[in-house]
Amino acid sequence: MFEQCLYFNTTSLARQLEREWTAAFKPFGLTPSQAFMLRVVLDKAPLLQSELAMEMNISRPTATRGLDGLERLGLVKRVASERDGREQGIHPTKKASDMKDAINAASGAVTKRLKKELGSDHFEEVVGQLRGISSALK
Amino acid sequence: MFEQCLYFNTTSLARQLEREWTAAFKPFGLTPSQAFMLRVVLDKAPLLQSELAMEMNISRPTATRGLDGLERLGLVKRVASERDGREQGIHPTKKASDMKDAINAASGAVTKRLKKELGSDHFEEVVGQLRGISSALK
DNA sequence: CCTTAATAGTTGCATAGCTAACTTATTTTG
DNA sequence: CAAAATAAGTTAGCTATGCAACTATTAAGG
Repeated sequence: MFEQCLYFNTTSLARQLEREWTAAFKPFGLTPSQAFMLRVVLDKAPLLQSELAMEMNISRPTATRGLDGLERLGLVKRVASERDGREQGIHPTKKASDMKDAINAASGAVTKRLKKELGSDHFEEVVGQLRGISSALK
Repeated sequence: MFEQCLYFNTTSLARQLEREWTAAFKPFGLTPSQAFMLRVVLDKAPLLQSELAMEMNISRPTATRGLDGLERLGLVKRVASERDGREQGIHPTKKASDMKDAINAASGAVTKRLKKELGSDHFEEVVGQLRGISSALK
């Protein structure tokens, strides 16, 4: 009954996609949130927590807890900044760096499969529109 | 860095939309999840919990907990089915029925505002595409 | 019939997300 | 330069969600 509702359809799709990517990252013992957070760290390190939160569109507390988890798994390290005592630089460990290519490939494989099922052009168009709505709301 | 990723952009947009609809339903003391669940009950009652879960694309445990909340707020009642001892019919209370129009209007107002900001045609097209992806995944 | 399957709903346990409020460190400013 | 404001990160407390496993009830099959 909410066929026309942006909220309903977006959140509903988000839950379905969560399942797809959960399966993709399962071999690494990572949830989608953890895997995407780690991918940002692997790509941008060293970076601050606030930068991570910004990049991922999450709140700072969520970044704190996500990093707590990755640190517990031995995948990232927090290093106190010399320049400013409030800041901490985030760094991937060797263990994380060794996983980088495989994690990226796993996510890419899901995307590739969905593109095939949905049509590549259409897929890219939709993603672009999502981004458009997202930035219009900011 | 995930400009092309369907998962990332969908979940990110979902979080932003959550904020918009949270504000819209705040005057009623309801979260978006609660409000949408109540809207289904108001529209389809009497219905079974399994039907509610299906309609909303959520798991049955999530439906159970959502209804627990609405029942605590005095907005729905569970009534044991006569026909089948496993089933429970869900009914809105008078309090809920009295809120129906205002809740629907509040959600409609957000939609209307976003349509204005994003362009009505574009908006409807995107929603349709989300539904397309969603059903392709099932 | 009686045993086995399936179904409706619940409970336990876990994750991810948010806001508000807090601590500590740095900047701004009067 | 001391007081006030700002900023980075954390903690507390809450909601929504899922999967797995459970109970109770009904349906199916031999």
